[in-house]
Amino acid sequence: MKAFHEYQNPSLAVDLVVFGYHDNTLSVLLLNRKEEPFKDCWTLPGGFVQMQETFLDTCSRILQTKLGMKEVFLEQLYSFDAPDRDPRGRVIAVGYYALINPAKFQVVAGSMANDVKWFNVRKLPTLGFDHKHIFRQALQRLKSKILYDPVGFELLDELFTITELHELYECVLQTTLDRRNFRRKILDAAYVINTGMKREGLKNRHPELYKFNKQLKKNSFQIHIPTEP
Amino acid sequence: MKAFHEYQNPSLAVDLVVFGYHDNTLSVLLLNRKEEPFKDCWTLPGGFVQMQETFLDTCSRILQTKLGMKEVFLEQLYSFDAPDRDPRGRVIAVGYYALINPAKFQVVAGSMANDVKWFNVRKLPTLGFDHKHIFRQALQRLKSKILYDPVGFELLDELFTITELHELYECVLQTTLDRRNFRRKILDAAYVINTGMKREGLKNRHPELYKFNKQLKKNSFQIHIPTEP
DNA sequence: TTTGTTTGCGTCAGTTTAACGCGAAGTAAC
DNA sequence: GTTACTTCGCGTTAAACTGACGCAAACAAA
Repeated sequence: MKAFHEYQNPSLAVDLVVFGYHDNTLSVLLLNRKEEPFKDCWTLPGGFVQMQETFLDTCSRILQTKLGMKEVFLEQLYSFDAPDRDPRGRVIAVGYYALINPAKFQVVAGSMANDVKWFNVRKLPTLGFDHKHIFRQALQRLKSKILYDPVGFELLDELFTITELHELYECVLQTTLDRRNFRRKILDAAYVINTGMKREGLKNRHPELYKFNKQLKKNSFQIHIPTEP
Repeated sequence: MKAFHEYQNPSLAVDLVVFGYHDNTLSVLLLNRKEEPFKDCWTLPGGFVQMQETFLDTCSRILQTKLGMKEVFLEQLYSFDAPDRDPRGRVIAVGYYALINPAKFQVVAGSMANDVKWFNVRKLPTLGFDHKHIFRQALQRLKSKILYDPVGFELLDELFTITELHELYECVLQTTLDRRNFRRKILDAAYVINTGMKREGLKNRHPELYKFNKQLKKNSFQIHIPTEP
Protein backbone atom coordinates (compact mmCIF):
# COMPACT_ATOMS: atom_id res chain seq x y z
CA MET A 1 0.00 0.00 0.00
CA LYS A 2 1.23 3.42 -0.89
CA ALA A 3 2.01 5.98 1.78
CA PHE A 4 -0.78 8.37 2.35
CA HIS A 5 0.63 11.33 0.50
CA GLU A 6 1.95 9.51 -2.51
CA TYR A 7 -1.44 9.37 -4.16
CA GLN A 8 -1.86 11.99 -6.81
CA ASN A 9 -4.29 14.70 -5.86
CA PRO A 10 -6.04 17.40 -7.82
CA SER A 11 -4.68 20.89 -7.21
CA LEU A 12 -6.79 23.07 -5.01
CA ALA A 13 -7.37 26.77 -5.57
CA VAL A 14 -9.49 29.50 -4.09
CA ASP A 15 -11.23 31.93 -6.43
CA LEU A 16 -12.65 35.15 -5.08
CA VAL A 17 -15.66 37.16 -6.16
CA VAL A 18 -15.06 40.55 -4.56
CA PHE A 19 -18.15 42.75 -4.63
CA GLY A 20 -18.03 46.48 -4.15
CA TYR A 21 -20.74 49.12 -4.28
CA HIS A 22 -20.19 52.69 -5.30
CA ASP A 23 -22.16 55.39 -7.13
CA ASN A 24 -25.27 53.25 -7.28
CA THR A 25 -23.36 50.49 -9.06
CA LEU A 26 -22.53 47.00 -7.92
CA SER A 27 -19.09 46.02 -9.14
CA VAL A 28 -16.78 43.06 -9.04
CA LEU A 29 -13.01 43.15 -8.94
CA LEU A 30 -11.26 41.50 -11.87
CA LEU A 31 -7.62 40.91 -12.57
CA ASN A 32 -5.88 40.95 -15.93
CA ARG A 33 -3.49 38.00 -16.08
CA LYS A 34 0.15 38.48 -16.94
CA GLU A 35 0.82 34.76 -17.42
CA GLU A 36 -0.63 31.85 -19.36
CA PRO A 37 -3.16 30.42 -19.29
CA PHE A 38 -5.59 33.19 -20.18
CA LYS A 39 -2.75 35.69 -20.48
CA ASP A 40 -4.16 39.20 -20.94
CA CYS A 41 -7.65 37.96 -20.09
CA TRP A 42 -9.79 39.11 -17.21
CA THR A 43 -10.36 36.59 -14.42
CA LEU A 44 -11.37 36.44 -10.80
CA PRO A 45 -8.47 36.79 -8.40
CA GLY A 46 -7.42 33.40 -7.08
CA GLY A 47 -4.57 31.33 -5.78
CA PHE A 48 -3.55 27.83 -4.82
CA VAL A 49 -4.19 26.57 -1.32
CA GLN A 50 -0.88 25.87 0.37
CA MET A 51 -0.49 22.73 2.47
CA GLN A 52 -0.75 24.43 5.81
CA GLU A 53 -3.33 27.07 4.86
CA THR A 54 -7.03 27.16 5.62
CA PHE A 55 -9.25 28.52 2.86
CA LEU A 56 -9.60 31.78 4.75
CA ASP A 57 -5.81 32.01 5.00
CA THR A 58 -5.64 31.66 1.24
CA CYS A 59 -8.34 34.29 0.81
CA SER A 60 -6.47 36.72 3.02
CA ARG A 61 -3.25 36.12 1.17
CA ILE A 62 -4.90 36.80 -2.18
CA LEU A 63 -6.68 39.88 -0.91
CA GLN A 64 -3.47 41.20 0.64
CA THR A 65 -0.93 40.54 -2.08
CA LYS A 66 -3.02 40.86 -5.22
CA LEU A 67 -5.45 43.54 -4.15
CA GLY A 68 -4.06 45.25 -1.08
CA MET A 69 -7.03 44.64 1.21
CA LYS A 70 -7.65 42.99 4.52
CA GLU A 71 -10.37 42.23 7.04
CA VAL A 72 -13.35 41.98 4.81
CA PHE A 73 -16.56 39.97 4.89
CA LEU A 74 -15.93 36.55 3.36
CA GLU A 75 -18.20 33.57 2.84
CA GLN A 76 -17.69 30.25 1.15
CA LEU A 77 -19.79 29.86 -1.96
CA TYR A 78 -19.36 26.48 -3.59
CA SER A 79 -16.65 24.16 -4.87
CA PHE A 80 -16.20 23.76 -8.61
CA ASP A 81 -14.96 20.49 -10.01
CA ALA A 82 -15.37 20.38 -13.78
CA PRO A 83 -12.36 18.33 -14.95
CA ASP A 84 -11.58 20.72 -17.82
CA ARG A 85 -12.03 23.96 -15.93
CA ASP A 86 -8.27 24.70 -15.95
CA PRO A 87 -6.17 23.93 -19.05
CA ARG A 88 -3.10 23.24 -16.89
CA GLY A 89 -4.67 20.13 -15.41
CA ARG A 90 -7.04 19.07 -12.70
CA VAL A 91 -7.75 22.01 -10.43
CA ILE A 92 -10.60 22.18 -7.96
CA ALA A 93 -11.70 25.70 -7.12
CA VAL A 94 -13.32 26.67 -3.86
CA GLY A 95 -15.31 29.82 -4.52
CA TYR A 96 -15.57 32.55 -1.89
CA TYR A 97 -17.23 35.91 -2.17
CA ALA A 98 -16.28 39.09 -0.38
CA LEU A 99 -18.25 42.25 0.33
CA ILE A 100 -16.23 45.41 0.63
CA ASN A 101 -16.61 49.13 0.63
CA PRO A 102 -14.39 50.34 -2.22
CA ALA A 103 -13.96 53.69 -0.50
CA LYS A 104 -11.87 51.97 2.18
CA PHE A 105 -9.29 50.48 -0.15
CA GLN A 106 -6.96 51.56 -2.87
CA VAL A 107 -6.86 48.60 -5.21
CA VAL A 108 -3.32 47.46 -6.06
CA ALA A 109 -2.34 45.13 -8.89
CA GLY A 110 0.10 42.54 -7.54
CA SER A 111 3.18 41.48 -9.48
CA MET A 112 1.28 38.68 -11.21
CA ALA A 113 -1.28 40.98 -12.84
CA ASN A 114 -1.21 43.54 -15.59
CA ASP A 115 -4.10 45.36 -14.04
CA VAL A 116 -6.86 45.14 -11.47
CA LYS A 117 -10.16 46.90 -12.07
CA TRP A 118 -13.71 47.23 -10.88
CA PHE A 119 -16.36 46.16 -13.41
CA ASN A 120 -20.06 46.82 -13.25
CA VAL A 121 -21.58 43.39 -12.62
CA ARG A 122 -24.03 43.94 -15.50
CA LYS A 123 -21.24 44.76 -17.97
CA LEU A 124 -18.59 42.13 -17.50
CA PRO A 125 -15.98 41.30 -20.11
CA THR A 126 -15.37 37.70 -21.16
CA LEU A 127 -13.80 35.84 -18.26
CA GLY A 128 -11.16 33.12 -18.31
CA PHE A 129 -11.56 29.63 -16.82
CA ASP A 130 -15.10 28.94 -15.60
CA HIS A 131 -15.15 32.25 -13.77
CA LYS A 132 -18.34 33.47 -15.42
CA HIS A 133 -20.03 30.53 -13.83
CA ILE A 134 -18.52 31.18 -10.41
CA PHE A 135 -19.43 34.84 -10.64
CA ARG A 136 -23.04 34.09 -11.55
CA GLN A 137 -23.39 31.86 -8.56
CA ALA A 138 -21.90 34.50 -6.29
CA LEU A 139 -24.29 37.15 -7.54
CA GLN A 140 -27.22 34.82 -7.05
CA ARG A 141 -26.06 34.09 -3.51
CA LEU A 142 -25.76 37.77 -2.70
CA LYS A 143 -29.23 38.44 -4.09
CA SER A 144 -30.76 35.68 -1.98
CA LYS A 145 -28.82 36.48 1.12
CA ILE A 146 -29.48 40.19 1.27
CA LEU A 147 -33.19 39.43 1.57
CA TYR A 148 -32.95 37.92 5.05
CA ASP A 149 -29.43 38.53 6.34
CA PRO A 150 -28.25 42.07 7.05
CA VAL A 151 -25.17 42.05 4.83
CA GLY A 152 -26.04 45.26 3.01
CA PHE A 153 -24.12 47.42 5.44
CA GLU A 154 -20.86 45.62 4.50
CA LEU A 155 -21.02 47.50 1.21
CA LEU A 156 -21.78 50.94 2.69
CA ASP A 157 -20.01 53.49 4.85
CA GLU A 158 -20.36 53.10 8.60
CA LEU A 159 -23.02 55.79 8.61
CA PHE A 160 -25.64 55.77 5.91
CA THR A 161 -29.14 56.98 5.17
CA ILE A 162 -32.11 54.71 4.65
CA THR A 163 -32.35 56.00 1.11
CA GLU A 164 -28.79 54.84 0.48
CA LEU A 165 -29.61 51.39 1.86
CA HIS A 166 -32.74 51.36 -0.25
CA GLU A 167 -30.83 52.22 -3.41
CA LEU A 168 -28.32 49.47 -2.64
CA TYR A 169 -31.12 46.92 -2.41
CA GLU A 170 -32.68 48.07 -5.67
CA CYS A 171 -29.30 47.95 -7.36
CA VAL A 172 -28.39 44.47 -6.13
CA LEU A 173 -31.83 43.00 -6.73
CA GLN A 174 -32.42 44.82 -10.02
CA THR A 175 -35.96 45.72 -9.12
CA THR A 176 -37.90 48.58 -7.60
CA LEU A 177 -38.96 48.40 -3.99
CA ASP A 178 -41.47 50.82 -2.57
CA ARG A 179 -39.43 53.36 -0.67
CA ARG A 180 -41.90 53.79 2.21
CA ASN A 181 -42.56 50.09 2.72
CA PHE A 182 -38.85 49.37 2.63
CA ARG A 183 -38.19 52.01 5.26
CA ARG A 184 -40.87 50.63 7.53
CA LYS A 185 -39.57 47.07 7.28
CA ILE A 186 -35.98 48.06 7.96
CA LEU A 187 -36.97 50.14 10.95
CA ASP A 188 -39.44 47.60 12.38
CA ALA A 189 -36.77 44.90 12.16
CA ALA A 190 -34.25 47.18 13.93
CA TYR A 191 -31.84 46.59 11.07
CA VAL A 192 -30.42 50.05 11.77
CA ILE A 193 -30.03 52.50 14.64
CA ASN A 194 -30.69 56.19 14.29
CA THR A 195 -27.61 58.21 15.23
CA GLY A 196 -29.48 61.51 15.45
CA MET A 197 -27.05 63.03 12.97
CA LYS A 198 -28.05 64.15 9.51
CA ARG A 199 -26.29 64.04 6.19
CA GLU A 200 -25.52 67.67 5.34
CA GLY A 201 -24.85 69.41 2.08
CA LEU A 202 -27.43 67.72 -0.10
CA LYS A 203 -29.69 69.64 -2.44
CA ASN A 204 -32.88 68.73 -0.59
CA ARG A 205 -34.09 67.71 2.82
CA HIS A 206 -31.24 66.37 4.97
CA PRO A 207 -31.86 62.72 5.76
CA GLU A 208 -31.03 61.08 9.08
CA LEU A 209 -27.87 59.00 9.39
CA TYR A 210 -28.12 55.46 10.68
CA LYS A 211 -25.63 52.82 11.70
CA PHE A 212 -25.95 49.05 11.56
CA ASN A 213 -27.45 47.32 14.58
CA LYS A 214 -24.81 44.75 15.41
CA GLN A 215 -27.15 42.84 17.72
CA LEU A 216 -29.40 42.05 14.79
CA LYS A 217 -29.61 38.40 13.84
CA LYS A 218 -30.23 36.60 10.60
CA ASN A 219 -33.89 36.13 9.70
CA SER A 220 -35.15 39.03 11.79
CA PHE A 221 -36.49 40.51 8.60
CA GLN A 222 -37.47 39.39 5.14
CA ILE A 223 -37.59 41.58 2.06
CA HIS A 224 -40.11 40.46 -0.54
CA ILE A 225 -39.47 40.84 -4.21
CA PRO A 226 -42.51 42.07 -6.09
CA THR A 227 -43.98 39.63 -8.57
CA GLU A 228 -43.72 40.41 -12.27
CA PRO A 229 -46.35 42.84 -13.57
CA MET B 1 9.79 26.98 -11.79
CA LYS B 2 8.36 23.65 -10.85
CA ALA B 3 6.07 21.80 -13.24
CA PHE B 4 2.47 22.33 -12.47
CA HIS B 5 1.76 19.03 -10.78
CA GLU B 6 4.90 18.85 -8.68
CA TYR B 7 3.51 21.15 -6.05
CA GLN B 8 2.26 19.28 -3.06
CA ASN B 9 -1.51 19.39 -2.73
CA PRO B 10 -3.87 18.56 0.08
CA SER B 11 -5.79 15.34 -0.42
CA LEU B 12 -9.37 15.73 -1.43
CA ALA B 13 -12.21 13.60 -0.16
CA VAL B 14 -15.98 13.54 -0.42
CA ASP B 15 -18.00 12.81 2.70
CA LEU B 16 -21.66 11.89 2.39
CA VAL B 17 -24.56 12.57 4.70
CA VAL B 18 -27.20 10.12 3.50
CA PHE B 19 -30.63 10.88 4.94
CA GLY B 20 -33.43 8.36 4.96
CA TYR B 21 -36.93 8.54 6.38
CA HIS B 22 -38.87 5.57 7.63
CA ASP B 23 -41.40 4.88 10.37
CA ASN B 24 -41.66 8.54 11.29
CA THR B 25 -37.92 8.71 11.92
CA LEU B 26 -35.26 10.66 10.08
CA SER B 27 -32.07 8.62 9.91
CA VAL B 28 -28.57 8.95 8.61
CA LEU B 29 -26.40 6.20 7.25
CA LEU B 30 -23.17 5.54 9.16
CA LEU B 31 -20.33 3.20 8.49
CA ASN B 32 -18.20 1.38 11.03
CA ARG B 33 -14.57 1.60 9.94
CA LYS B 34 -12.42 -1.49 9.59
CA GLU B 35 -9.16 0.45 9.29
CA GLU B 36 -7.29 3.15 11.15
CA PRO B 37 -7.79 5.99 11.74
CA PHE B 38 -10.96 5.73 13.78
CA LYS B 39 -10.96 1.94 13.46
CA ASP B 40 -14.23 0.54 14.87
CA CYS B 41 -15.71 4.03 15.06
CA TRP B 42 -18.79 5.26 13.28
CA THR B 43 -18.22 7.81 10.52
CA LEU B 44 -19.93 9.21 7.47
CA PRO B 45 -19.23 7.23 4.31
CA GLY B 46 -16.59 8.96 2.24
CA GLY B 47 -13.80 8.48 -0.24
CA PHE B 48 -10.96 10.23 -1.98
CA VAL B 49 -11.58 12.09 -5.21
CA GLN B 50 -9.65 10.39 -8.00
CA MET B 51 -7.83 12.54 -10.54
CA GLN B 52 -10.36 12.11 -13.32
CA GLU B 53 -13.50 12.07 -11.17
CA THR B 54 -16.03 14.83 -10.61
CA PHE B 55 -17.43 15.10 -7.11
CA LEU B 56 -20.65 13.47 -8.28
CA ASP B 57 -18.61 10.60 -9.73
CA THR B 58 -17.02 10.14 -6.35
CA CYS B 59 -20.40 10.29 -4.65
CA SER B 60 -21.78 7.63 -6.98
CA ARG B 61 -18.80 5.40 -6.43
CA ILE B 62 -19.18 5.63 -2.66
CA LEU B 63 -22.91 5.05 -2.82
CA GLN B 64 -22.47 2.10 -5.13
CA THR B 65 -19.56 0.26 -3.57
CA LYS B 66 -20.01 1.06 0.10
CA LEU B 67 -23.77 1.21 0.30
CA GLY B 68 -25.20 -0.47 -2.77
CA MET B 69 -27.30 2.46 -3.97
CA LYS B 70 -27.56 4.55 -7.08
CA GLU B 71 -29.48 7.44 -8.64
CA VAL B 72 -30.33 9.43 -5.58
CA PHE B 73 -30.83 13.12 -4.86
CA LEU B 74 -27.44 14.70 -4.15
CA GLU B 75 -26.47 18.25 -3.33
CA GLN B 76 -23.17 19.84 -2.40
CA LEU B 77 -23.14 21.11 1.13
CA TYR B 78 -19.87 22.83 1.97
CA SER B 79 -16.13 22.21 1.92
CA PHE B 80 -14.32 21.56 5.17
CA ASP B 81 -10.74 22.64 5.57
CA ALA B 82 -9.66 22.43 9.21
CA PRO B 83 -5.96 21.44 8.99
CA ASP B 84 -6.29 18.83 11.74
CA ARG B 85 -9.55 17.25 10.62
CA ASP B 86 -7.81 14.05 9.50
CA PRO B 87 -4.96 12.55 11.57
CA ARG B 88 -3.34 11.12 8.43
CA GLY B 89 -2.52 14.58 7.10
CA ARG B 90 -4.06 17.43 5.22
CA VAL B 91 -7.37 16.33 3.78
CA ILE B 92 -10.03 18.66 2.47
CA ALA B 93 -13.54 17.23 2.58
CA VAL B 94 -16.29 18.26 0.25
CA GLY B 95 -19.55 17.48 1.98
CA TYR B 96 -22.57 16.27 0.03
CA TYR B 97 -25.92 15.17 1.34
CA ALA B 98 -28.26 12.65 -0.19
CA LEU B 99 -31.97 12.08 0.29
CA ILE B 100 -33.16 8.55 -0.24
CA ASN B 101 -36.10 6.35 0.41
CA PRO B 102 -34.70 3.46 2.50
CA ALA B 103 -37.45 1.18 1.22
CA LYS B 104 -35.84 1.27 -2.22
CA PHE B 105 -32.43 0.00 -1.14
CA GLN B 106 -30.93 -2.85 0.75
CA VAL B 107 -27.92 -1.33 2.48
CA VAL B 108 -24.69 -3.27 1.95
CA ALA B 109 -21.47 -2.87 3.90
CA GLY B 110 -18.57 -2.70 1.44
CA SER B 111 -15.29 -4.53 2.06
CA MET B 112 -13.82 -1.55 3.91
CA ALA B 113 -16.48 -1.48 6.62
CA ASN B 114 -17.39 -3.69 9.53
CA ASP B 115 -20.97 -2.56 9.31
CA VAL B 116 -23.32 -0.01 7.82
CA LYS B 117 -26.37 1.09 9.76
CA TRP B 118 -29.15 3.64 9.88
CA PHE B 119 -29.11 5.87 12.97
CA ASN B 120 -31.88 8.12 14.17
CA VAL B 121 -30.51 11.63 13.62
CA ARG B 122 -31.41 12.56 17.21
CA LYS B 123 -29.52 9.58 18.68
CA LEU B 124 -26.17 9.53 16.95
CA PRO B 125 -23.12 7.79 18.38
CA THR B 126 -19.79 9.61 18.62
CA LEU B 127 -18.47 10.19 15.13
CA GLY B 128 -14.88 10.11 13.89
CA PHE B 129 -13.08 12.97 12.15
CA ASP B 130 -15.12 16.20 12.09
CA HIS B 131 -18.15 14.29 10.90
CA LYS B 132 -20.40 15.52 13.68
CA HIS B 133 -19.82 18.97 12.34
CA ILE B 134 -20.53 17.98 8.75
CA PHE B 135 -23.64 16.14 9.82
CA ARG B 136 -24.97 19.12 11.77
CA GLN B 137 -24.55 21.35 8.79
CA ALA B 138 -26.33 18.85 6.56
CA LEU B 139 -29.27 18.60 8.91
CA GLN B 140 -29.49 22.36 9.13
CA ARG B 141 -29.46 22.61 5.34
CA LEU B 142 -32.22 20.03 5.02
CA LYS B 143 -34.32 21.87 7.60
CA SER B 144 -33.94 25.17 5.77
CA LYS B 145 -34.39 23.75 2.32
CA ILE B 146 -37.54 21.77 2.97
CA LEU B 147 -39.30 25.01 3.85
CA TYR B 148 -39.24 26.43 0.34
CA ASP B 149 -37.99 23.69 -1.99
CA PRO B 150 -40.10 20.58 -2.56
CA VAL B 151 -37.49 18.01 -1.58
CA GLY B 152 -39.73 16.18 0.88
CA PHE B 153 -40.96 13.73 -1.75
CA GLU B 154 -37.39 12.42 -2.22
CA LEU B 155 -37.76 10.73 1.14
CA LEU B 156 -41.20 9.22 0.52
CA ASP B 157 -42.71 6.60 -1.77
CA GLU B 158 -43.91 7.74 -5.17
CA LEU B 159 -47.48 7.87 -3.89
CA PHE B 160 -48.12 9.33 -0.48
CA THR B 161 -50.86 10.91 1.57
CA ILE B 162 -50.81 14.49 2.77
CA THR B 163 -50.71 13.19 6.31
CA GLU B 164 -47.51 11.30 5.51
CA LEU B 165 -45.97 14.44 4.02
CA HIS B 166 -47.11 16.38 7.08
CA GLU B 167 -45.53 13.88 9.45
CA LEU B 168 -42.29 14.04 7.49
CA TYR B 169 -42.19 17.83 7.89
CA GLU B 170 -42.87 17.64 11.61
CA CYS B 171 -40.19 15.00 12.00
CA VAL B 172 -37.53 16.88 10.05
CA LEU B 173 -38.31 20.25 11.59
CA GLN B 174 -38.89 18.90 15.10
CA THR B 175 -41.97 20.99 15.61
CA THR B 176 -45.72 20.72 15.28
CA LEU B 177 -47.44 22.22 12.26
CA ASP B 178 -51.17 22.64 12.18
CA ARG B 179 -52.44 19.78 10.06
CA ARG B 180 -55.17 21.77 8.32
CA ASN B 181 -53.05 24.83 7.55
CA PHE B 182 -50.27 22.60 6.25
CA ARG B 183 -52.69 20.80 3.94
CA ARG B 184 -54.04 24.08 2.61
CA LYS B 185 -50.58 25.45 1.87
CA ILE B 186 -49.38 22.30 0.13
CA LEU B 187 -52.50 22.12 -2.01
CA ASP B 188 -52.58 25.86 -2.84
CA ALA B 189 -48.96 25.70 -3.93
CA ALA B 190 -49.70 22.67 -6.13
CA TYR B 191 -46.87 20.83 -4.40
CA VAL B 192 -48.77 17.61 -5.07
CA ILE B 193 -51.28 16.17 -7.54
CA ASN B 194 -54.23 14.10 -6.47
CA THR B 195 -54.15 10.70 -8.15
CA GLY B 196 -57.75 9.87 -7.28
CA MET B 197 -56.58 6.67 -5.60
CA LYS B 198 -56.85 6.05 -1.89
CA ARG B 199 -54.64 4.26 0.57
CA GLU B 200 -56.55 1.13 1.55
CA GLY B 201 -56.36 -1.09 4.56
CA LEU B 202 -55.94 1.50 7.27
CA LYS B 203 -57.93 1.41 10.48
CA ASN B 204 -59.78 4.65 9.76
CA ARG B 205 -60.87 6.84 6.88
CA HIS B 206 -58.88 6.05 3.75
CA PRO B 207 -56.86 9.08 2.73
CA GLU B 208 -56.26 10.18 -0.85
CA LEU B 209 -52.96 9.34 -2.51
CA TYR B 210 -50.95 12.14 -4.10
CA LYS B 211 -47.88 12.28 -6.26
CA PHE B 212 -45.29 15.00 -6.55
CA ASN B 213 -45.93 17.78 -9.06
CA LYS B 214 -42.75 17.74 -11.14
CA GLN B 215 -43.57 21.08 -12.72
CA LEU B 216 -43.36 22.76 -9.33
CA LYS B 217 -40.53 25.19 -8.90
CA LYS B 218 -38.50 26.29 -5.92
CA ASN B 219 -40.04 29.08 -3.89
CA SER B 220 -43.61 28.43 -4.99
CA PHE B 221 -44.43 27.86 -1.36
CA GLN B 222 -43.05 28.74 2.04
CA ILE B 223 -43.67 26.82 5.23
CA HIS B 224 -43.51 28.96 8.35
CA ILE B 225 -42.14 27.61 11.58
CA PRO B 226 -44.25 28.67 14.56
CA THR B 227 -42.49 30.92 17.04
CA GLU B 228 -41.66 29.54 20.47
CA PRO B 229 -44.55 29.58 22.96
C1' DT C 1 -75.64 0.37 15.80
C1' DT C 2 -72.40 2.64 18.50
C1' DT C 3 -67.76 4.37 19.45
C1' DG C 4 -63.50 6.39 18.36
C1' DT C 5 -60.13 8.06 15.11
C1' DT C 6 -58.63 10.12 10.84
C1' DT C 7 -59.49 12.99 6.96
C1' DG C 8 -61.05 16.87 4.28
C1' DC C 9 -63.15 21.31 4.21
C1' DG C 10 -64.44 25.63 6.16
C1' DT C 11 -64.52 29.93 9.28
C1' DC C 12 -62.68 33.95 11.42
C1' DA C 13 -59.82 37.20 13.92
C1' DG C 14 -55.34 39.13 13.79
C1' DT C 15 -51.25 40.24 11.19
C1' DT C 16 -48.66 41.48 7.15
C1' DT C 17 -48.22 43.36 2.64
C1' DA C 18 -48.73 46.43 -1.37
C1' DA C 19 -50.04 50.70 -2.99
C1' DC C 20 -50.14 55.29 -2.35
C1' DG C 21 -51.36 60.12 -0.01
C1' DC C 22 -49.39 64.00 2.23
C1' DG C 23 -47.02 67.58 4.63
C1' DA C 24 -42.34 69.01 6.47
C1' DA C 25 -37.56 69.97 5.30
C1' DG C 26 -34.43 71.56 2.36
C1' DT C 27 -32.23 74.03 -2.05
C1' DA C 28 -32.50 76.94 -5.98
C1' DA C 29 -34.60 80.40 -8.82
C1' DC C 30 -36.90 84.61 -8.87
C1' DG D 1 -38.95 86.90 1.09
C1' DT D 2 -41.66 84.07 -2.08
C1' DT D 3 -42.29 80.39 -5.21
C1' DA D 4 -41.09 76.04 -7.25
C1' DC D 5 -39.28 71.61 -6.90
C1' DT D 6 -37.36 67.50 -4.76
C1' DT D 7 -36.52 64.36 -0.95
C1' DC D 8 -37.77 62.54 3.42
C1' DG D 9 -40.54 60.70 7.11
C1' DC D 10 -44.99 59.17 8.58
C1' DG D 11 -49.74 57.52 7.84
C1' DT D 12 -53.84 55.15 5.73
C1' DT D 13 -56.37 51.45 3.57
C1' DA D 14 -57.74 47.33 1.05
C1' DA D 15 -56.26 42.88 0.04
C1' DA D 16 -53.79 38.77 1.15
C1' DC D 17 -51.99 35.66 4.36
C1' DT D 18 -51.51 33.27 8.80
C1' DG D 19 -52.76 30.79 12.92
C1' DA D 20 -56.15 28.69 15.63
C1' DC D 21 -59.79 25.81 15.57
C1' DG D 22 -64.84 23.87 14.46
C1' DC D 23 -67.17 20.19 12.23
C1' DA D 24 -68.99 16.45 9.58
C1' DA D 25 -67.95 12.51 6.42
C1' DA D 26 -65.36 8.14 6.12
C1' DC D 27 -63.78 4.17 7.97
C1' DA D 28 -62.69 0.09 11.41
C1' DA D 29 -63.63 -2.13 15.56
C1' DA D 30 -66.52 -3.12 19.29
